[in-house]
Amino acid sequence: MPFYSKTNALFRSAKPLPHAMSPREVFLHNLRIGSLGRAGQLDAARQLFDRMATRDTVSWNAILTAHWQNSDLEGSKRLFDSMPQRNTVSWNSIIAGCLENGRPDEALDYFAKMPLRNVASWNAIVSGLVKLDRFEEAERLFEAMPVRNVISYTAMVDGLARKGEVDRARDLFDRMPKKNAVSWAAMISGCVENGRYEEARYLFDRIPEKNLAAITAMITGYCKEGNVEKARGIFNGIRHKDLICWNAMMAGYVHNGHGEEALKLHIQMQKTGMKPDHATLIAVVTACSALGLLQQGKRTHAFAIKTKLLLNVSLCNALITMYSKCGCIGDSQFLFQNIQNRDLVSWNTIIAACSQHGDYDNVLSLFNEMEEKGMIPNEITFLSILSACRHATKVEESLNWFNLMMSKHRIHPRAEHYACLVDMLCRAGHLEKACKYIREMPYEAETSAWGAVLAACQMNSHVKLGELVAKKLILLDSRTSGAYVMLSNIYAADGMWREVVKVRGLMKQNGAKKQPGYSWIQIADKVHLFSVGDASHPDIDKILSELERIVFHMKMFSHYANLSL
DNA sequence: TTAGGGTTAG
Repeated sequence: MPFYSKTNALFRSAKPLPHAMSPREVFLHNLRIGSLGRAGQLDAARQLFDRMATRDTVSWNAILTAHWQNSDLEGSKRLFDSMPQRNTVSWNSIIAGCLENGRPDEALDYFAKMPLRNVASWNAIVSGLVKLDRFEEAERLFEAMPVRNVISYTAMVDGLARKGEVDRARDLFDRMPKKNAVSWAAMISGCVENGRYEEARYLFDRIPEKNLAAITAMITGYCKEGNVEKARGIFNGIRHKDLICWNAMMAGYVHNGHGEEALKLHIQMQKTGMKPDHATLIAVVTACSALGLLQQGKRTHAFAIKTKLLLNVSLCNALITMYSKCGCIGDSQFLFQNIQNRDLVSWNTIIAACSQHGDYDNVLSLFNEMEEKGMIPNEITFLSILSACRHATKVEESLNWFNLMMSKHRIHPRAEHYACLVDMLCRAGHLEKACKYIREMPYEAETSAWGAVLAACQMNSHVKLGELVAKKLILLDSRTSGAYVMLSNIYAADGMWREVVKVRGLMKQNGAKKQPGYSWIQIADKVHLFSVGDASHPDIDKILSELERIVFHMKMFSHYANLSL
């Protein structure tokens, strides 16, 4: 393009810049500073700014913005203080910078001090507060706005939907004086985020002009509903695909357990010449976690270092999970230690990883460390801690954590917390206590909680309780085989063969089938898949003899372990 | 200079 080739020639020049720059030259430099800032090249932007002999307010605004866009808010603030002249754009930029870097109070401070506000100033503060979950303040400012435009309304529609108030969002959307493509996309996305897929479809069919944002929201909607085929159909119909819709489709595959499809799509995307961003790599890494593809996960990690995408915390978090799921907990810990700007998810991720590896002591010290650093744990943190207690059979501790979560942190336990606790109590043989918690929980006990009790009944040969629980489970879900199988095992262990036959018959009658279990392992870029009773692997004899050897050693080990008790 | 689609933890 002629414009860029011309400007590139100007910027490549090693010659010192003239003492007085023409307005056109200043204009081109300002543009360049802006694009360098957006491309993550703060140093280059700064060099260019420093070399400019003539600067106008736009130049100052451009470099100020470049600093906060590259996480240097303090640098932006210093520039703001030293600017020879400020206009409304300068104020708007520093406010946006504070909001983007998660400092809403500072943004509000600047907003209060600014001499002249335009509609963009109001919109920036309203939408920024919405994004940082300070909805009430955003709403108050929205009400106080002297003038509102389509952007103000769209920001509020988004805010209401984020808060889960879809009806109010829809009401505001319907009452908007003017709608554009962005407003429609925001409303559809709001429906999708809150699981209102029918409404999303209804709106999507009524958009005056379909745009890629709305189409992408629909792709995500179908994926969340579990209908990846339909999503793929829409995706295939997009003529000019952008990075975000590729990312949405890949993430959709990953969340529905089709990691391989996601990776295939990633290869297709690469072939089109589209450059991946952090969200692309998150999808790839999450697919690797699910499939146990350590080598590909490592390659993606290396690529992220090379392209500086590893600066993204979410990607680091995804990699921590990948290493942990692939058995490399040491790599997870190393990565975690080296994250500069850890967020709550990072802490939850590493705690979950240690929990899954049975390292209760590390979970404990990580929790203490996170509290010391002022990080507030949430319900997921406690779920991981309870899960760690379960793995280590720490009965007393888990009850303490459960109480602490409610009393100190004011977190209401969810069904999953109860399920975890119940499962542990059952495994430890405290059946009565487990049933007490199930009765106490304010939810209809989920299959997982009752399933835990039934498994414990099987282990401890509790026929009466087992019968009761199995009946409940079959009532909740008659087509899953677990309850039938466990109940028939309980009967069998007690020699109640007539009952065994009855249960098996009932299972057949209700059409309950067992989902075959699979496991797989990656060796030198090849994935080997196994299912129960599967003898199709070319090296099956070697595999079986190795298994026998391992089982023999395990038995020996447990024999000696028992002797030492 | 302001609004929208994808992004990690159980």
